[in-house]
Amino acid sequence: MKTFYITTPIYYINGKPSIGHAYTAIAADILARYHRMLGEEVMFQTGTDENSQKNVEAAKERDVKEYLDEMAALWERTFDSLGLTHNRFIRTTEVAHYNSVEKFWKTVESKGDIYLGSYEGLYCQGCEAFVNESDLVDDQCPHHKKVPKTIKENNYFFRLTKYRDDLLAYIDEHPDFIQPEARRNEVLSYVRNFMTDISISRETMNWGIPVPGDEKHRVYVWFDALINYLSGVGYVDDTTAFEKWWPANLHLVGKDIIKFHCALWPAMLMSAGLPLPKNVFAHGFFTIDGQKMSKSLGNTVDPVEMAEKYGNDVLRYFLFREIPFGGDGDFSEARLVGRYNTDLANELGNLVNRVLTMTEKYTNGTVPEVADGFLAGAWPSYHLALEENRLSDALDIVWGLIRQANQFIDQQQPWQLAKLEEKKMLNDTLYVLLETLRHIAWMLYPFMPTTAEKMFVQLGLETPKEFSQSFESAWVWGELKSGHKLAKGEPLFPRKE
RNA sequence: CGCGGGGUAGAGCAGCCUGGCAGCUCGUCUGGCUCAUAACCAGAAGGUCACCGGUUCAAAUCCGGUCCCCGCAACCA
Repeated sequence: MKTFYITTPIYYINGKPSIGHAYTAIAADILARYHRMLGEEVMFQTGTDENSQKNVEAAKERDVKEYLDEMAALWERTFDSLGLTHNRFIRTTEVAHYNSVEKFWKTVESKGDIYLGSYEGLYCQGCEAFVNESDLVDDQCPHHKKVPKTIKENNYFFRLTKYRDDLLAYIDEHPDFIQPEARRNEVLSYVRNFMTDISISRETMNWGIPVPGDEKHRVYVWFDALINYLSGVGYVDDTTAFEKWWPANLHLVGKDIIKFHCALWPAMLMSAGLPLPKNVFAHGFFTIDGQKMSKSLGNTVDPVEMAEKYGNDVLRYFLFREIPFGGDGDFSEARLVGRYNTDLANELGNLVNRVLTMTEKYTNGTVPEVADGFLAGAWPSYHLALEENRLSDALDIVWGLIRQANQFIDQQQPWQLAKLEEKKMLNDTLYVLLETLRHIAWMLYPFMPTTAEKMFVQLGLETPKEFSQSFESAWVWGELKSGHKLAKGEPLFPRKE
């Protein structure tokens, strides 16, 4: 069976999930559901990044492990309540991950790619962090109005630059490796002109994974975090699983962490002698009502609140219809309500409602004889869009069908056909509409699973049975059998005022 | 000259790679329809494609320059 391994980044859990975190996870869920629909075996992994010093600060007075357990549970609960279908929720404090990092470190070390060096930088005691010279105002840290001290620290370094040529060659030979294209150019420029060896240990930290053989150092959190993609699928403890799932098909990331995933990570894998992921896709960021999302502005959006207010499906629909995947966008509750009323209530919900009402009136709620319809190229373009991670394009295709169906009703005027007793034409019209609704439900399933299920139920289909059949048979025309009884229900999306 | 994205109708965006009548959704206006959730369908108005210059029979698109907005910038998650 064909497999599909998709990941989200692992998240820092020094706060609760924001709409931005949910965005990546929902995108991964849509693609995971789509690939399951195609009959592939899917591994969808997400999780938490727990070895950062930030977590210690966030825990404050409390026991760090206890704090992390609580927060990880909160995140997992949140993802569950958003209806995500991840089948692996990894935590980097898991024993298996510690062992993975140790094995990975030793492998890379044995290749001669780790060396001891020193890192020198400007350290601001107020920030408790290194600062950039370019950030200073009058040689002072702008936040604390203090002159930072020059600190020198011994660190282990990873020979990233050793892989510069291999990376460039790989990216060149695999044009689909980094998407969208604009990000590939950004990475190429970085690898070519700016990439240096990178420090992968910290001497000053007291939280994190100890460096094998030199326990007073802790592994740099990024070096540790990236390895989660291996530990989750059995890198140290399950060779069969590891061979089945690795390399990953798709790492979904935010545009801010593209360099880590497209330069550092592939170089790490090259060093360890492992194959590279097939595709890294970076999505954009969004602003909230045109403003940058920020805690200090207090304009953060809680995905759970949104989902409770409008429903998971509506939130999913809005995020992936409104914002072209890969680009930046704007989140606005007013526009979400706008999309709800026009796209969901007026176009989709009303279409389902009017078709089912007419079928009740004119054929007693029974599916008429099979007739030819107008799907045309909808499925091929839908598949192509999803294959290329063009999520909003896939939805555009579905809405194209919805509009065609609404137009078809006006052209055919079934109410006239009924009056004139044009039985054949009336039945054909209704069949085409009903069968089109079945296809629309299938296409919507990865994006709006609950809505798709409701549509199947209203079409009188049994949901579990519908999902157990092979997808190839589901998307041929004419699967809705004549004589079948419909089960019209409440409108899918009542208008909101 | 740090890196990247952007400036197209009242709002939000696509088109640019590969030049060929400027397109989509919302909103506005007019008409049609009555199966439907005041929903649906048809049509109309509305743009100096940020600005300047160049290439070309032809530029939103290619080239050079200018202005403006936004994100990122190695211990930031």
